[in-house]
Amino acid sequence: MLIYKEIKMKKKKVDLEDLFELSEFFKFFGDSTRIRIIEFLREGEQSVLAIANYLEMGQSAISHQLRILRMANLLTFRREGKAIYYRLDDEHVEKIFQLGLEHILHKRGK
Amino acid sequence: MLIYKEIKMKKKKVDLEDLFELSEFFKFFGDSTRIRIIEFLREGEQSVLAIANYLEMGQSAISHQLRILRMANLLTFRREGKAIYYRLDDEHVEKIFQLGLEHILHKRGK
DNA sequence: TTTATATATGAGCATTTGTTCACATATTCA
DNA sequence: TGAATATGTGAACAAATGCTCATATATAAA
Repeated sequence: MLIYKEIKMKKKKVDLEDLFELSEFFKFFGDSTRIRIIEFLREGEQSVLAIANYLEMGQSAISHQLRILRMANLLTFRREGKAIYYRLDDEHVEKIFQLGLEHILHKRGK
Repeated sequence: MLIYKEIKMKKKKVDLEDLFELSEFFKFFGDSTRIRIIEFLREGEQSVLAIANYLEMGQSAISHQLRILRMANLLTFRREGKAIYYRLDDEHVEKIFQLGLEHILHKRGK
């Protein structure tokens, strides 16, 4: 019976707590501003103003979103003079971004 | 110069429209009820009531969320008598769930 | 056909979320 | 030191979201 389960590759039950955390994790990707920031940072670190200009949004709005991503440990930053440069800080972030992108592009046959 | 870009594996710019759609896609995973439904359905199809009982939530709340996942083409369903059985309808859904799960488990060293 | 069971859905409501605005903090330069 | 530039953050507000309640629809059973 154990062997049967192994053969079937039965999915392991996930703790309720982990599922809550998982949905919280995906929330970071579920906002267009944040996903655009992530996309931009895939090319390398960028300052806050550079991000704001790229997205054509206010600096404050960007700072608020960067804070969210930073506190989730998805970004790191370094200061250089007056500017602060943010960069992606998690290999999973890029992988998940890429997988999601493949999904929607595949879905529409791109 | 083209070769240089290829060697660097420069990330392709993603259309703004695609980024909006991508964030919409991740929103489906960014809710604890929906992620719990997805987790439950990884084991195979389940009726609405079975899902509601498993999550210990009302049938209406589950139906509302199933509708959202269904309209996103993440689920299919079949009727059998009075019951309707839902199942995952997208290989990407499981992959993204799995990758996200690996992320949070890795992050806490499980 | 009436009753029971399973699911779907619109309206209402409370909560969450993202942006803007005003202002605070930090660094550089004159 | 004072002005300019870059970034951070709390409050307020509007929009989006998810649940509950009541009710509609569909199928099966009596």
